[in-house]
Amino acid sequence: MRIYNTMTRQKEEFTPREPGKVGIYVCGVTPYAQTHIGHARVAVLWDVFKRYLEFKGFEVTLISNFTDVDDKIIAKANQEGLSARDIAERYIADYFEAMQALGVRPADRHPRVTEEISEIIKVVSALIEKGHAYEAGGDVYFDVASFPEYGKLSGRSPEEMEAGSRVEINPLKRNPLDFALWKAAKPGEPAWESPWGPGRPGWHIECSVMSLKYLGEGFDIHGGGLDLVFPHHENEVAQSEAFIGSPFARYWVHNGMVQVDQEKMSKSVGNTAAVREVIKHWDPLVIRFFLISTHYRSPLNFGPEELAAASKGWERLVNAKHRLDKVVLVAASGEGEETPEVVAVRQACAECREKFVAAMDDDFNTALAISALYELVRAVNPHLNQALQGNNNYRTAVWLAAFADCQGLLTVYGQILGIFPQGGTVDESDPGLVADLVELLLELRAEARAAKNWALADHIRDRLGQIGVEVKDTPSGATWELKR
RNA sequence: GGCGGCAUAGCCAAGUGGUAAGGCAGAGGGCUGCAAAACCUUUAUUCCCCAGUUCGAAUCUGGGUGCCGCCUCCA
Repeated sequence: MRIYNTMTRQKEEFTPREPGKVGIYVCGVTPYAQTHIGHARVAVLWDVFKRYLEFKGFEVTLISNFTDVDDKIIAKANQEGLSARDIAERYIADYFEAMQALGVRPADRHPRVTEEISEIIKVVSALIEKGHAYEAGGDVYFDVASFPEYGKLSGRSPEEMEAGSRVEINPLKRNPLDFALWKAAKPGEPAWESPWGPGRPGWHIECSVMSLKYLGEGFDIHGGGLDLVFPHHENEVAQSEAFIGSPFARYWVHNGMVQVDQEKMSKSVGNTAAVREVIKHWDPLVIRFFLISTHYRSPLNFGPEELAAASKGWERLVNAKHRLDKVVLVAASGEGEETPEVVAVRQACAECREKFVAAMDDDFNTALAISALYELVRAVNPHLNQALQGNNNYRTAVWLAAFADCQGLLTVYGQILGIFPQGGTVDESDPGLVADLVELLLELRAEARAAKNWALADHIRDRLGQIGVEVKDTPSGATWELKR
């Protein structure tokens, strides 16, 4: 596999620290507002990457944090007369709800800053002892000058940054680029006791401490949004490597921003789309499909036209999957012949298999991987039409094996991408009261159609459609399916 | 102002030296009582512009233009 590494600005062959195991840390959210599509992109991407790595046989550990104490949370808490903890809990719950809707599996651990304070204090103390940090007025700052490689991740030099300085003047800092490891508490703020007085951790130190704690030194992959490269990840590199004296993470993987009208979606711009709201209008799986339909490092524009296109394409794949699920239940009657058609379908499977894996192996190219699925669907669909309409030439063992091959591929790759509804659908093959009632109505409708009573026939179809039962006529009778 | 990235059809989007994937939308066709689904045909002599390297470039080099991100909280 090849993965693009921000540190070296090129794709590199991926070799894990320990054969067969991959440790991944992805910067999570600061829970002070509703989870938006930008957050969803990161989560969905890493969910897919993790599933793919597992498919490849790796044992994956994914860690993603919550920054559950910070200025924004405190401000929001004061505004609402609640505690910072209340605010954090509320939006962490919102995050998990959004993730569940999008089919994102929880990370192996979701550590929280407030539960790691003692670890953080240990690391900050060690950095002071090693001469990489200093206390000033109850704050503790990292001394950037003590880390000569500062800037290596984001590709900047300290001199350049000071030249263009938009960095605020803080008289406590020795150097404008120094950043807080520990912040002294102001009155009324949540605080923890420390050797430097009551206070709380700075933003960057938590990720260093938690990633090292749960994954160890030199873990495999550190991910996050492209907007975190500087200063957040640059600072993580500096403080972590100053602390452990060896490389921090092996690969740095950053995803592009979700945009609205070609502008970054962010809380400060005020153009965020909350997952909670968006899923009222679109199937969450369409959102998920949309988020992986572009390469992860590219910007992704979020808008109604883009979603509509994604939705259509997604439905095409879902329909094909459902049709395959149905056709493989047919019992074979006879072995059948190796016709050029069936050979072509099997060939399409082989190509799909090869293309999907090659695409994902090349820096998680989900867009290309999805196109492999479309090509498979296009190859099998005409035959699926025939088979489902009762053409007996397709009730053979060779054809059913070919269909099963297609179905297997869509199932396995669909699970990696997480784009298909779980649990299948309710249709005429499911016994039960619902099926009996629908069948009864369709019998009546068939009689109406036989009598050319189109008004009644259409009325039944329309009303069933409103209830959520989609009816489709075929030469061999009507089929139906429960849509949700 | 500094640093980084991107520019491919109406739209979205792959493709990093060998002659332009895929999806959506559009047009035509076939199927249907109508619809839905699915199918067939069609849609970039060309990849922002200019120069260069090469037998050959969307792909490499130089210059230009436009857009985005970061430099302040941000996924």
